[in-house]
Amino acid sequence: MKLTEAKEKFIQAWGTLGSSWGINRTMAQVHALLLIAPDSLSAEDIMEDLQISRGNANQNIRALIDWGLVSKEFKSGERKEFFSAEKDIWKVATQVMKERRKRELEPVLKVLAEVRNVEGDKKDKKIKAFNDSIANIQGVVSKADKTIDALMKADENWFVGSFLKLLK
Amino acid sequence: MKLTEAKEKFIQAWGTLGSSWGINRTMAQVHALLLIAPDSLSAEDIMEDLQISRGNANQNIRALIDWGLVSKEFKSGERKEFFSAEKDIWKVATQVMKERRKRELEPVLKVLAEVRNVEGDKKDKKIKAFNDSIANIQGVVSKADKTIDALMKADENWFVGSFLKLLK
DNA sequence: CTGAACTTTCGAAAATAAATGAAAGTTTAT
DNA sequence: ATAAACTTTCATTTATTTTCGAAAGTTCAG
Repeated sequence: MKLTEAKEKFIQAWGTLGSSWGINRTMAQVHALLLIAPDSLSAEDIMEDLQISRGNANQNIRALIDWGLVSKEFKSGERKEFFSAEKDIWKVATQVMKERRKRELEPVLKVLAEVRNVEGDKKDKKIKAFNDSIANIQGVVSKADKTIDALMKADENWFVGSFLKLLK
Repeated sequence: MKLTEAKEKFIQAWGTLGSSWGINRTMAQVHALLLIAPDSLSAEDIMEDLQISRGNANQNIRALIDWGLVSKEFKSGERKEFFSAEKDIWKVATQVMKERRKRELEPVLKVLAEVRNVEGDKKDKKIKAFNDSIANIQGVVSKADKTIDALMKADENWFVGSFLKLLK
């Protein structure tokens, strides 16, 4: 397979994966492009390679920076900004988990705490079913939250090594 | 807080969580409703509670069944179908992981294997950067795949207990 | 077999999200 | 100070996703 074809395939696949994870397709494609780029790219390079508009490129690049997955670079003699992605996928994964934990898990935990105990007869079937469900969900969600927190502090080798060994 | 209000809040929160995870809002809301319902509900009950149309209810219920999160029940004397959700959230989580692994991770792994080695000079900077990135991504993605596979076989107490202890 | 009680399908409409591109805003060199 | 080189914003357009609801399909009792 030629490099051009392989590159194209990879960018498409990464875009599809991203879009099924709530990250928009273009954002994931820009990320893919930067992941496999040997050097940092300018906004113009990205626009040209992915055939997208300036505004679109700009917004998605900034979203990636916001997620902590891409960083700006300056080249001496150049006025343009250049962008490069974190290449270590393990770091990418933990960074994504960290952001999603903050953006998604925390609000849910907050609501769960709020609805934790409803007024009324605790023996009432409806109230009991509700309370039991919420307690169970809260337990698992908060454990997931703690696990992600812990995972972020662990490095890949530690994780893969000891965790997978443990599973045997 | 009254039960009605708490229920409403929880359904909304679960819907929001779902929609940022590629599961559509209504599907997640139907799931939330079934999670906290003391008894199984009919399509009509769901339509009425969430104020959605028959077609919409039907499609989302079937999607939930397809994901293995909801099951049909028959009540003697009733012709209607009733639906109930798996209440153990840990099982829900592993079920979702299992489905997503199949639907999303596997296709990406397939593409990664395909683009694994491109033609041409292995010393070429572009080719080298591409191959290195792909190798790294493939490593992490396939480890994630194996981890999810292992996780699915572990039960909650085992996982949370020994894993969290290990992290300290 | 027939009709009532339900469930499923599917094209069209509505809602939502993403992309465009021109205009406005910044920064820097001279 | 100003003009060139870039970056950012945002109203519009375009594409995608979701919902609706009527029609078709199914099942079952009588």
